Amino acid sequence: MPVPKGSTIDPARTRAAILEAATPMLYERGLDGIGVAELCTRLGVSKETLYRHFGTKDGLVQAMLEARSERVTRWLAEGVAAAGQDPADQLAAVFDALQQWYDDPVFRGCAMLNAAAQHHVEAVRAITARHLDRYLELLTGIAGRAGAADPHTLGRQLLMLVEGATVVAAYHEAAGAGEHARQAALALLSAATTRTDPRD
Amino acid sequence: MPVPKGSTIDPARTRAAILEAATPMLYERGLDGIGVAELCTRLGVSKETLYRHFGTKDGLVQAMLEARSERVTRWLAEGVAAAGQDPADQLAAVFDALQQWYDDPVFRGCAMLNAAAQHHVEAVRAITARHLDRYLELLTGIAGRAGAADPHTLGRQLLMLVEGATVVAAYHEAAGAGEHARQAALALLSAATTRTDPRD
DNA sequence: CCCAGATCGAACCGGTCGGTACGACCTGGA
DNA sequence: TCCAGGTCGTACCGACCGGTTCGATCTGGG
Repeated sequence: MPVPKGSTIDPARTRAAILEAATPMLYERGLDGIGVAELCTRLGVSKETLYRHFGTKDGLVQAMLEARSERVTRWLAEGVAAAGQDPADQLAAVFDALQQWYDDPVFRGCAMLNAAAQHHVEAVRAITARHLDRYLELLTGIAGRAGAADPHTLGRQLLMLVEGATVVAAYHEAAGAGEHARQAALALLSAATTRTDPRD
Repeated sequence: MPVPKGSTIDPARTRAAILEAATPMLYERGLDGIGVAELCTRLGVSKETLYRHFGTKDGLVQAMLEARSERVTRWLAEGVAAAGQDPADQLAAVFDALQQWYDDPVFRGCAMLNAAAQHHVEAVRAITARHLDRYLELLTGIAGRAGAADPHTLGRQLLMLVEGATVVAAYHEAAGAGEHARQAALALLSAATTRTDPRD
């Protein structure tokens, strides 16, 4: 029965609901690990509706990735904002938040990196690059506030730690990945903001 | 024409040739980005031959990943061995070798990580985990020889830098990724092998 | 010299996938 | 009240994919 008796017709809400429900499925099974048919069945939505809102499966995937990137970045930025004024505390907050993520049973690595590895499509790579840009901006900001001599380099090195920790947590061993990365990040921050050691 | 006139019949060599030729194609296009039919055409090999040697496409993929993991690890280990006795030099050699890889026009990230992101199959994840183990062993060895207080932790942090640098080089900006990671790695090594700073 | 077996090329199969079409039904605004 | 259009369920389509089979052909060891 189309348009169930009590439901309100609200295209925008339908679209948002599809996006929200499809995100964890595509994340868990992989972009090509679940077909449109099964996706729609589990979503409780007809193919026609999905295609009206997103055009193609790629359209859904890209909308999903954009939304996820923004959501995750906002989540990290909030963690940083809640950590107070000390840049070292802010940096530690980033990795504490990451460890929380790694401990989630549904954690399967960074969705954007996974997508870029799966879909050799330029649009997806662009979303991934923008995602890394967002992270880099956050980390460079911390580096700058900490007074690093070269905030851009330090930010990039911190980005490598973030992504490296995520990879290791996803494919090797999640336990302690965030903590170890945090220690390394704080060591780098300290080294980059300390004048050259006179003993050298 | 089957078994071209002048060719020698040598199954082991055929298998090795398939593996060698298929590897760059699967790496460049992605595991699901190229079908068995096209693969065989480009390889100049019939489907029957491929299936005789590898059983399934997954069999080919796994054999290819195993071989690549060993090859890459050996390549890195040789770079380390050629760097002399100083652990810091050995560590630097790792990242110099990585930068060489990043600068290769066909560089598309770590094949094992890509595979694990694409194929949600346990066997592939296992190969990826073993690959990270090999890297970890190499880096922990360097950490130990450098006299780090906790070589296992430092090794893991260095592994994060390696994988993080590879991710950043693949999806963000390859230029300088190896150098930045090397600087960070040396800073971590230095911090982990220096007694606590008395000024703290 | 002859046979086991490696290889080729091409046809073929069942299944799945992304995407479309259609008739029916329900809601909300004019 | 009526109509535009959002939604459903289902059937359908063409393309492709992994894998099998078969007859023909060539090599190398006994």
